[in-house]
Amino acid sequence: MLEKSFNPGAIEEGWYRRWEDAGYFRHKDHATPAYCIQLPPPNVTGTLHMGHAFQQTLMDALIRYHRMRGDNTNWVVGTDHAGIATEIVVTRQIEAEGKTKRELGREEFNRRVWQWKQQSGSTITRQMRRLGVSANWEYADTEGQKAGYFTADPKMSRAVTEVFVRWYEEGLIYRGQRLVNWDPVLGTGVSDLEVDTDEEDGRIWEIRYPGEGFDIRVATVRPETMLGDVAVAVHPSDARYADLVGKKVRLPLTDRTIPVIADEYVDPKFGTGAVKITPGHDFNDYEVGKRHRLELINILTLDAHLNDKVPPKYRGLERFAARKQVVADLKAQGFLVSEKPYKLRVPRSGRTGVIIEPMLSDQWFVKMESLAKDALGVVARGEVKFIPEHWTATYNHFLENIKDWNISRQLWWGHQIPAWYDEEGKLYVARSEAELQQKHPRKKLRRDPDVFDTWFSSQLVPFSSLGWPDKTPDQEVFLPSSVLITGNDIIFLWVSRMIMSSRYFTGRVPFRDVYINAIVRDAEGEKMSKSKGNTIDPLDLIDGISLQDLLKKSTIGLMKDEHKERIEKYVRSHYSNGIPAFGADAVRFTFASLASFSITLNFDLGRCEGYRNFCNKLWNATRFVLMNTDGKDCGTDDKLPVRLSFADRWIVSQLQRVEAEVEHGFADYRFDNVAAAIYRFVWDEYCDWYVELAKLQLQDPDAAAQRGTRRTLVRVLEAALRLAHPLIPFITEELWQKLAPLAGKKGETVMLQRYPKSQPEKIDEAAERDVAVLKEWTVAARNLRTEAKIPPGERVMLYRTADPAVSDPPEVAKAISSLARLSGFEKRDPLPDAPSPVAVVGGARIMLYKEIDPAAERVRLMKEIARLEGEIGKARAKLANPSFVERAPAKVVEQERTRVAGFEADLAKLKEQLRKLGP
RNA sequence: GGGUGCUUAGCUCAGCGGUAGAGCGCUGCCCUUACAAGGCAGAUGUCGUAGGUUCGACCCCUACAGCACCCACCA
Repeated sequence: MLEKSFNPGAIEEGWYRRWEDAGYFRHKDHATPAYCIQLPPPNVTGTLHMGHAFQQTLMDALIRYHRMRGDNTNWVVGTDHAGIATEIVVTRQIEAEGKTKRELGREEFNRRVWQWKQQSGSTITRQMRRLGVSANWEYADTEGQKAGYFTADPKMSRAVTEVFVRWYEEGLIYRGQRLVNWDPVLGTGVSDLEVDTDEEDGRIWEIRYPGEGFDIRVATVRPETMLGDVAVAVHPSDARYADLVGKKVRLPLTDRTIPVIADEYVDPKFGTGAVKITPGHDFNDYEVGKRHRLELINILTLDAHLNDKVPPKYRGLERFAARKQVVADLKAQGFLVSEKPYKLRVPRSGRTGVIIEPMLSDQWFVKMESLAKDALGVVARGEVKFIPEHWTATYNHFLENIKDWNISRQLWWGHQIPAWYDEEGKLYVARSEAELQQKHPRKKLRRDPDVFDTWFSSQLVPFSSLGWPDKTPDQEVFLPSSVLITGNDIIFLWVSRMIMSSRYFTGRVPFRDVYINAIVRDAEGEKMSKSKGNTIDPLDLIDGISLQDLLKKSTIGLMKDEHKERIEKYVRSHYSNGIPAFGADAVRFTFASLASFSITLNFDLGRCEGYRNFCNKLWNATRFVLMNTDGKDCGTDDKLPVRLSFADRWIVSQLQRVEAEVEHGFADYRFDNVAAAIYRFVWDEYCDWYVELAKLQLQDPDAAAQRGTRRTLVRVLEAALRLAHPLIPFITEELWQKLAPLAGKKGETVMLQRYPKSQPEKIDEAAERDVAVLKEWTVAARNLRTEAKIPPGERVMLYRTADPAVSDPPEVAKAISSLARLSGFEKRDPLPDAPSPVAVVGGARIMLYKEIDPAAERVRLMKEIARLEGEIGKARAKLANPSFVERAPAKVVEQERTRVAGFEADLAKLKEQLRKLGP
């Protein structure tokens, strides 16, 4: 016997391990059609957040769905070594011990990172298991940790090297000295995509540069960079400065003079129309400098202190200290014209949040133009499809304006670039140092210290996880994968690059569909952030958490103490009782039900609770069915006679419809529709109507009828469990185990059962019509009861006139009598001449045979009459419009006429009733 | 500056050229042996604003407003 209510913790515990141990998550032979999903590999040392939980719910639903449909499913998973993110974490750990990275040295540092990876690397995969993800953990599992691949494992490393060497040999990779985005805290360059530029409040300074008999004023938001100025530029057609071009001005605070040059880049309408040119520290100025062959002066060290290219006074100053000093000196010497507040766009490092410094350095780049062109083509031709489709525009825009990709990072953690230099500085690229030494035996080689951008390895995952660069049968089967589910934030960083590299090296697209999932926000639509205190840990939703623990958890490890009070307030107001344990199924169902195509998903605890209740409903429905069928004849023996009632045939018919809806929902990636269809079927149809009807039928003295009802109760519910399994795997497994034998089903697990498929021949329109009438009449009867304030326990008599349009079989009337708690539901035409409440349902009138207050009844009738008159007025106006009658389709006009006729008939009946009630 | 998306019930969201929907919340009655995490009945909307197309617009078009996000070199 099942517990009285559903307790997620108790049932989730065991099932996952049993599934995994039994090997149900593995892919199968290669003869069956393949269905493959590549997981966006999470950071190996990370923890599961709401975005992961959401994505993975959708992926798991698809995987389970396809697995049950018999596909050879392979959910390829792994973790990312996450170069910068991991390097930061471990560096902090080392600093907490009072040491520095440099003191440790590269080798020891990397040893520490591996150690940290081993220690914390299992957290996220453990959390994923709690969510129920049926990933193929043992696939591509080089390290034998049942966590899939690791982007820094030897197999992945081999693919990375291969890609680099081939792109280098084929001219797509080059090394060069460029101005790049420099993170001075990390001491590395980063790509354009890793820089966030947001508007911030700052200042703008206007500075006067004196010349012979003239002054030029320039504006800057970074005055310290003036020490690296090499020119002042004006627009060539700017009359104000025409005579000055070619002349020199003195650069204040220094002993240098710089030329005034003319360049189209300058916008004469902006500011003074004159711009200081600092090629060493500004991307635009760099281009101007190249055009005019200007000297490039780098005034900064790699950690953003002024170097010895500036006057001695400023050397060694940190960049912002230098700014203060420069401004003070300019002011003191009379060169500062003004200083004003100003809104400017500040580039910050996505990882450290520190202001990015354009810095001249040697970096490795991938030439993107040809790759991008090809990647645009595959999407244009529909070989890769974005869902929702509008993301195509974002993707195209990026690729059409793409710049070369800086793939080198001046870090220690990651794949070291396979490039070496000899003593003369000559560059060699090879698959290994051994290979090089063989070719150039007497050279003394030094390896390039840089590592690759993390995305350089993760872009290869769709094929490297399948064994590339070796030729493997799996590549034939699982490439392209079926769908990629990922966030819009990595369309550029990851999605586009997977397409480019996969096409280049395998000739195939990496995946057919790209489903871009919504961004998870809190219930009010606010971005989740630790400093707001509105983050939710998916595990807390599954397991529940007390207010005290939640408070502790949300305020621990804060960067700023000032947030603490605000966070506590937020947590107390939003989770006054903490969070109850909803269980993984409820969380998953919530995600699915919110997964429409909108760009954000506001996670609402109220809905989560509602879907937890849904799980409980399903639990109790099963409990009811078991109580009434276990140990009894459920019709598994085909030789015994079975009689199916209209209700039995109806619910089977409805099952076919929901199965079709679910199939559509999955095909369209409309998980919300899948969830809604299942919810409605289970709760609104099966529980609210069918179970109630079945209760009556189980009283039927005919054994064949009872058998038919039991069989239907069991089989429909069993099918519903299979239908719901992709969304709510744990509870469906638990319940299916108990129920399946009664349905004559054998099998170790629901997750490998056949997925229900709609059988149109089982749709029974006659039964559906009967139940539609039954529902209408029952609701009307109950409504009359409620309005007449009949106590729930009291049985009343109800009379009805016949509706010529419905079949009105006696068993339907009998069912209504019971569902509406009537003492009888009898046909009588005309209705008794009594002051009793009457309702019009379809073509019939029903009368609650009970004397009631005529005044109250009159009010009720008049209200209904007014409503009908309103409807009639609207519809008549429509029909009175000649152009409507002429131009609207005949079907619509006819429908409108029928409506009016129906309303009018109802109205007449109600008026008649009103008349009977007397004045 | 360019682009994308959104605006529908108190809240979170579906929807569709032809009678406005769901969940939660709300109101009333009910602990009826599956379920009070429940049952039954109910209330609730100038579908952002203004035009246009159409017999008919929440839906299509245009403009505007507000919100969100993305891209871009204006000192």
